Amino acid sequence: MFAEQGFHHATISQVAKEAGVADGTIYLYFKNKADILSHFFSYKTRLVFDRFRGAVDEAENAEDKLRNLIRRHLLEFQRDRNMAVVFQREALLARYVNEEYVKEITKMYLDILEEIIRLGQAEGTIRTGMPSGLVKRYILGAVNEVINTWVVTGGKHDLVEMADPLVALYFEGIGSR
Amino acid sequence: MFAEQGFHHATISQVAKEAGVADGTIYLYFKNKADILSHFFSYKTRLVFDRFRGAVDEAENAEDKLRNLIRRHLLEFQRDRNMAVVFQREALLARYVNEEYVKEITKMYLDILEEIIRLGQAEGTIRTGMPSGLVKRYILGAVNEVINTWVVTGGKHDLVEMADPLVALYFEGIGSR
DNA sequence: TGATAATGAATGAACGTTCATTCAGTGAAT
DNA sequence: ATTCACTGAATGAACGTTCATTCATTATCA
Repeated sequence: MFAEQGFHHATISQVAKEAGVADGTIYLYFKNKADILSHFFSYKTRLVFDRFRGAVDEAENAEDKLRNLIRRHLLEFQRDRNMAVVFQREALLARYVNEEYVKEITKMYLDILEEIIRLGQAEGTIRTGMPSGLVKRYILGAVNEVINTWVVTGGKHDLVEMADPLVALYFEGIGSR
Repeated sequence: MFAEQGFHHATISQVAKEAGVADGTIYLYFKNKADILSHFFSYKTRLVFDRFRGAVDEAENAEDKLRNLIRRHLLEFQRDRNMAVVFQREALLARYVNEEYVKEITKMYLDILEEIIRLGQAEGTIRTGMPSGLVKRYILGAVNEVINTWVVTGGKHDLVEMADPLVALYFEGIGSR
């Protein structure tokens, strides 16, 4: 319901009906409306991040780790479009989920990226001397934008197949040289 | 008020008080609450896009055009943080502004990027054979992410100085080669 | 039968919107 | 110069709707 209508526009009655329970029953399990979104958010986050971690750990070198991460990221969001919508439009932006928690999540993602970049620099496959904070946003930003486009266009095209060309862009850039 | 409290949480009474008029007066100038946001949005969009256009036209080659665009983009958002907040959190995502209009805006931006990329390819400074839709998202995504971070952290650090390293990343990528 | 869970109608606060009323400013008439 | 009628922008109290939340009642279960 939150994905379809937006958090605010969705009503408890709709949520209850969808869940096949009465309105009041919701309040036996959740403190209030925002609490539903919070729980959904942290539940999904935990689940998905474990898979991100796993995907990264499966690869040996930085480029493969990054490719696995991006593939996983796109795959998980493609698999569960409602989650994608809630993550991209409601949870990470609107103020319905505790802002500190959102910052933590973002940091977790950026920390994985940091780790990959460090490895790549040790390997010699990733340049040194770049502003590392910016590099991480540069990577996360592009993935987010690709997912956003997919969400806005109604999830028509395939998301996962964007992963390889995206990683190629990260590494090669757009310059001819 | 929309930037500070979010569109939904801000009330007409607050807006009216801030404007120094009575609640009812608002309705002599705007159809309804969403209409205020819509007008703000399209007003600012027009203003800012003219400046983007100007910045791009000032440069001769693709790299300079892109750098000018990104600099302008960051500068305009840094100058008017409330606008930045409304653009990044309310207007482009929430359903308070006509979705078609938002798509148009995004397309306008992507079209400018397309033009720059084409020029760069003609010049030989930008590679050919990349998926052009993805390249555009890749660029826009990183800028958005940088702005988002700036918004979330309360607008502490300088935004504009991110432009040059960002453009360098676009062109060079992170790979060492 | 006692305990626990579920129900859904009732409640009331919040807030966008309306509209009868006010009143400063303008110009015509005396 | 003074009065008077008119205008239309501004006002803000009142209205009506929406909806999250509560709780007395009912059902289920061990």
